[in-house]
Amino acid sequence: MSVNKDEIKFPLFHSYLKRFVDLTDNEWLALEEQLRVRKLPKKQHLIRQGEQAKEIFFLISGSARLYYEKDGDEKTTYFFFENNLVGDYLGCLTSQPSTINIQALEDCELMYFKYETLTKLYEQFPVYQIFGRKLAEYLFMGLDIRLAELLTLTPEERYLKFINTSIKRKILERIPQQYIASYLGITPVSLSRIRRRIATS
Amino acid sequence: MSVNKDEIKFPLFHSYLKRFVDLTDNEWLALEEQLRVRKLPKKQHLIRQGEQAKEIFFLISGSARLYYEKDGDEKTTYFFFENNLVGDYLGCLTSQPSTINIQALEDCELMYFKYETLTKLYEQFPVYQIFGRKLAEYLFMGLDIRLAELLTLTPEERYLKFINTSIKRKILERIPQQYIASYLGITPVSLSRIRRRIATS
DNA sequence: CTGATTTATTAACTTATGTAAAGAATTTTA
DNA sequence: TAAAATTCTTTACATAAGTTAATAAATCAG
Repeated sequence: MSVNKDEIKFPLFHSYLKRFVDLTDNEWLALEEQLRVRKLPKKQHLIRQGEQAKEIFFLISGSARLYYEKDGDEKTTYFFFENNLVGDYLGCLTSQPSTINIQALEDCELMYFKYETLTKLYEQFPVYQIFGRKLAEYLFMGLDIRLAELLTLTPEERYLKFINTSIKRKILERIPQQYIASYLGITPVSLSRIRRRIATS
Repeated sequence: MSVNKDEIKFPLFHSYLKRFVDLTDNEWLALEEQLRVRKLPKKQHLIRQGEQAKEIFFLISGSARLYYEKDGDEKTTYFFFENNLVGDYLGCLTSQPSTINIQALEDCELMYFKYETLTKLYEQFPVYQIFGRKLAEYLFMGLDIRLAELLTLTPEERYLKFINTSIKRKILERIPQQYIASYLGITPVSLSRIRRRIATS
């Protein structure tokens, strides 16, 4: 059995996987046949705290934010963009109710599979075991770097770093300011002041 | 070939591994023969920023802190205690010069192996591939929870949570206050005030 | 044991951020 | 296109945290 490249159903996700591991046609097809698609309109939620995360999503287009909610107060801690995985990986790993919320910032086209599908693939194909390791390593690296930035940089330094990388990725104008403030660990008012300070110097 | 339990050279590390995966005698021995021991006196460094991390350490006894240094200013972001891995995992993964410093808080007895040894074991034994995945997942989970605490809790709430868990683990009195303050993202002066606020309420 | 060093607390002052509320600007949608 | 809703900025005020320096307490080393 062979896979014609023109027939690959989810080329974006297929390329994403290939950045981690090389897959034979069979290995890819074993996952591909479990993939489903879903649309998520702006402002709708992919997951809410208290729910049990069971799926890993892949963002084909659109964007989303991850936030925690306590006493009506929301703290946005992460953004997701097209061509990346989205979901509550921690919740999948621990089988504990989710502590996070993921909400679409723009209309989203998603693709997803059950986390259980992945764990089954671990047993069936060594290559998915490698993928699982590299994925966890990748997620670890992202958090490690983010944590270091939070603890070693001032809010102003974090903002400058954020706009610098987000301009390169052309995502700045896709995220409301208030969520960026929260991501930086400050209030919208404070971010507004920082922006003015930078502008008038 | 069989391993008598009384002959296991590093029982603490062996138990640690077993929390992640089941190992046959052969699988264990392949790693055991690569293990080395090392002592690290209080205040000495296990790694300094700029150096290339190549080893994974395991703390048999003692404690250490991880800190970042910028302009003579130190920010402590993590503590290590006996029966846990220590090292610059990020540096091992990326092969980039380390951005962190790890310093002994007490005299340490360590055991270590080359990161390269682990990657070779990935190829030789599927079980180590699983270990590598579970280790990365474990590290990811720790960071994910820590990041959420930093972004959603106030310094005072973080301190209360910290003493609560550290009293259970009997580690509070082993860490100088100034490093705890840094870990919480505040100055020693500020922590002192928080402590007084809590005491007089 | 004692002097020296390190660590923790306290005080005084400065500064940045949080809060609340109002107004301006922008975006949405009917 | 106009009205409504949302988002951003600004102001005023309160508060918590940073900075510096002095003192007190605890720890270390000879």
